[in-house]
Amino acid sequence: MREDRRLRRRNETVQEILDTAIEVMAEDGVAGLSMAEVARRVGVRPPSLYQYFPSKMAIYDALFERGVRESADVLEPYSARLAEDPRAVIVAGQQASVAWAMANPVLAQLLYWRPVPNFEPTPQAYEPSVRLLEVLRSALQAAVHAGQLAAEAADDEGVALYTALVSGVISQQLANEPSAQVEEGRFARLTGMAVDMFFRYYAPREGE
Amino acid sequence: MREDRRLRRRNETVQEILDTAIEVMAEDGVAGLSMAEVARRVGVRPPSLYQYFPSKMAIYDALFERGVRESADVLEPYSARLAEDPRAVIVAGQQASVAWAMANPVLAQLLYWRPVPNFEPTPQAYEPSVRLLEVLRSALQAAVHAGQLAAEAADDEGVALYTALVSGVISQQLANEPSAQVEEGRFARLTGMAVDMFFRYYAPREGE
DNA sequence: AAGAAAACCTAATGCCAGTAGGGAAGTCAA
DNA sequence: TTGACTTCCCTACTGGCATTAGGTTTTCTT
Repeated sequence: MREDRRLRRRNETVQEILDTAIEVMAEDGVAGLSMAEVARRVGVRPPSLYQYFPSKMAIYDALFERGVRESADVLEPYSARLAEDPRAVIVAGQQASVAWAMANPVLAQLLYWRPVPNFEPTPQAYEPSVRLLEVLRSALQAAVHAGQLAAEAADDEGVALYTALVSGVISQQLANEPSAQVEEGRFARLTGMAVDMFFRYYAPREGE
Repeated sequence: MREDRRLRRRNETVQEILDTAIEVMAEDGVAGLSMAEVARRVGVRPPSLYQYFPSKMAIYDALFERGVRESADVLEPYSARLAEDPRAVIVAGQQASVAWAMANPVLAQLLYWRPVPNFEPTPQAYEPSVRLLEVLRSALQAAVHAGQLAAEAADDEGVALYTALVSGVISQQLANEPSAQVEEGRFARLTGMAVDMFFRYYAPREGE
């Protein structure tokens, strides 16, 4: 049963390839990923990579999935605390999301933009991001129940507006100051205000 | 003085190349632009393109400039009307901007994202976009003077928040429904609400 | 130690961006 | 009209890319 020795080695190689791909994309742009360059850095000839991924798109897909999973992991601890003070938890969770995006600009671009011609994530890679949207909706719902938001904030339109708002902050940060630190990011710093703005817009009517 | 006959022909060719490039990018993605494919469609061999543009990046640069100029043209008639009712004019101008972005997704991606590895607009191509930002600021300033916004709305932070907000709407629309019509765009439809949200956040204090 | 499976290789195909250098055609001055 | 000059477009080429085909070495199991 030491068949999984091989399997472990294999998974290590897969991860090394993905890490290297991120490195290359950080230097040459997301759409500038080159199988040949990855191979060079991993210390292997280009065709050998095809033992691990059937195409360059498959690497993008695996990284998209990693991005979705990591950003879900970032939010998880917050979603567990929603019972407390939903608004405060949402603000904190959002700050954490933005911080993650800035620390992982390559993955964030893959999630928030469409930087690679002809790349569309497979449903399997995409699926966790649907769950992510549900997490967001239930967070807003919790704020509604706590009397911190009007009911419409958690309907389709409200959720869309929220995502536009925060993806705008991330998008502007990535486009204009791609390599800033979180605290100094001219746009990232606006995260708290952005969420406040949303809460004020959807403030519950007095006396209900 | 019929030297400009040649010059006119030349400019026509330049424009034809740019139009074709947009066409190719619309089909194969912004980063998927191929000189060879453009040449094929224009009816010429690839090296001939280098008579008109010294490199592929020069085409991106020219298109970036075109994008900035066109979106400035869209806004111009509104900025002339700022004296009336600034808020209404800002809303209308913003709707027009979003409509332009959806009608010109390729140029919009060039302006709002960073889709091409190693492409950074030259200062000359970028410069009009600085002016654009000033137009926005003075529009917000006008709303401040009309008592429709608090003074902070027109400071650096306020302007940044505004741009994040609307670029978020455009960004989400481009990423998720790239080929929708304006009216049906799930995110584009939020433009009015987004601007309202901004105005409510920066509502002037009562009695001042 | 033998044999199977996995990992890696070389060689090749058909793309691409960009360069070098040459020939045809338009333009201008006389 | 002729000759010189310029512009335009071409073929040929270089070096890079993703990917496929098919063979060789390494590794693990029995």
